[in-house]
Amino acid sequence: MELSDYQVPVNFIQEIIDQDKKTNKYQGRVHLRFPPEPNGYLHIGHAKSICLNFGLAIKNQGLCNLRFDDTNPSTEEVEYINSIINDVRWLGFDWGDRLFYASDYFEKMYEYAINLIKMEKAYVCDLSPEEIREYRGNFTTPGKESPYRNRSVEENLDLFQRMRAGEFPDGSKVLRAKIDMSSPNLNLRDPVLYRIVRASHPRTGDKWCIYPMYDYAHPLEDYIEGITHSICTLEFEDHRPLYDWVLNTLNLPHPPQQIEFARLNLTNTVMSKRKLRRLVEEGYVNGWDDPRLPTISALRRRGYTPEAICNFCERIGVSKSNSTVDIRFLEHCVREDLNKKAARVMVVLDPIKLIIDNYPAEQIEEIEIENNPEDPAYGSRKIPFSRVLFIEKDDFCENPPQGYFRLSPGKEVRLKGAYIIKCVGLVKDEESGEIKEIHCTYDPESKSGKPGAKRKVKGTLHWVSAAHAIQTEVRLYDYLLLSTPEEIETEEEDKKDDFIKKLNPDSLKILTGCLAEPELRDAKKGSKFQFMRKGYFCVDLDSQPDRLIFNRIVSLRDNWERTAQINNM
RNA sequence: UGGGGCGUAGCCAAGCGGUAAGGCACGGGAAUUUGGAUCCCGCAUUCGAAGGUUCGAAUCCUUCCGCCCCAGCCA
Repeated sequence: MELSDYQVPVNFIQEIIDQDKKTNKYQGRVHLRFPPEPNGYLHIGHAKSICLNFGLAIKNQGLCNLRFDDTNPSTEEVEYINSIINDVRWLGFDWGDRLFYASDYFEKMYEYAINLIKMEKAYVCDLSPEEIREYRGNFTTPGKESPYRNRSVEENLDLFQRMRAGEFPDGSKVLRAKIDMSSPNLNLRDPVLYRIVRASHPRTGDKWCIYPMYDYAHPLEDYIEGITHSICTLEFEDHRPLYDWVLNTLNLPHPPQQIEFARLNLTNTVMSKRKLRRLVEEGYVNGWDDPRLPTISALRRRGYTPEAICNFCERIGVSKSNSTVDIRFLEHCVREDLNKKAARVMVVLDPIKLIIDNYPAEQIEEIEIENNPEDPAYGSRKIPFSRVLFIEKDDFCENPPQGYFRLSPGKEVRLKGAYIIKCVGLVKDEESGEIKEIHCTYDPESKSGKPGAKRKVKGTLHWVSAAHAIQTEVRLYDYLLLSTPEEIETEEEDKKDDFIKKLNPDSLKILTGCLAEPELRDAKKGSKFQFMRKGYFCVDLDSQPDRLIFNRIVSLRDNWERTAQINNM
């Protein structure tokens, strides 16, 4: 993945880095980190952060660590650690030997906490969670100091050591920073630094029963790793004074700086861990890699390329204003990438039989077709052509509307790579009136490549030979939501997750009677194609040699469908 | 309500006192054996609003308005 090939747009974070280089703030070092908590699957919002951090490192000849922020064992699991490592690597990034865990630093963090106690900057507090909340006050009322705030250094040291030793039950005591109970910033009203939690940690097992809080742990993790710029999302802006407090109070040299940017929102989908989990757990989708989801694993399964995702993340920009990016821009980025890379093939999704009356019944021709008009290096392949074919049902219309230039009675179209045909008759079901067969004649002189092919016909159709086509299943995906979840949330009623009401009932359509050209018989899982005139498709994980299954990654842009819709045809 | 942020086109987003980049979307056209891709052309007299400073303001100042975040022993 040549990220350095991209013209990375300069954003405000790069400007800060430039400034710091100029003033030699970190001796010219640029060191970032992507710090996921292993409590869920990564989604495209994380991809934005990953591309930002690793991208900035590449652009500035710096480094970027992968660090798991595993400070809360009650929600974190190894399964997530593995999936995250896999996803970041798949996106194309490399952290060298710098895969770290916050839990690696628990001992050091504990020692720093001891220092804070000795400096009279931290104390053990016996207040219950409810009491702490009451003492904290609120936006309008300043907080009250805890009665335990002025315990002696010795007592605090003793108590904290015994907290670690497991002498007290969960929730009975916490270590708190001694800052300012009347601060207008609630984060500074003696925030909790350590809590007692008896939960088995994915990495440290039962070694610890006290765990550091994010606000205390994160600046130390960054400091210990020599991070220079600690990038996080907007909601942590209020926490920055605390981030700085920890580092300054402990008097640590060259403290890293926290910089906040706006997280990614996308239309027509959900991005919050809570909502994603609900979709998965309540069966609205089939697992974390259901191709309708915006998780990295789902995008991968659906057929999105890492290049398309990274390019998208670069191009949406980085700023501090809350924004919701139109999902059609993401689609644009995959189409752009796949247009260059995907071999063209012909697959009829919704077949109707077409018989060429004047074509010899036993004859089979090998038609040669280019694999990718964008790139001759893709070469060509041969496709069998015969008297009985299948074409797309909506490529025929008995009473065509204005502007329709596919097949209709008496009209001519070209069969891609083969001949020009003319519709001369129909066979209908006597009962239903449904069209069963389309009858045509072909012009033998019009074969592609021959002089007679120069004739202009408006439409070109894709097709398969009935005797040679292979049966496939195709899964068509559409937007998960019919709009963005925020739109309902402002309609107040939400808060209890009414985004479910916005779920698109047609987000998945399974087509089982699709017919593919024989070339696709050996297509491997994960390989991607352009089904001509239809879209980009990817062989699904569920696919078997005797039961080919394709996912639609994204449709092709379709001007006709748009005009047809506008004219209500 | 106190604090912290953010307001540039339908959606992102440049712009950093010298007269509104770019992309997506949208509209029109050329070409086309994919109604794809490609190529042209169009798309903010105005930057949340109002005042002020200045020869000159999206950029500086003042006031106002709107939206987002914070009252976890989550991150």
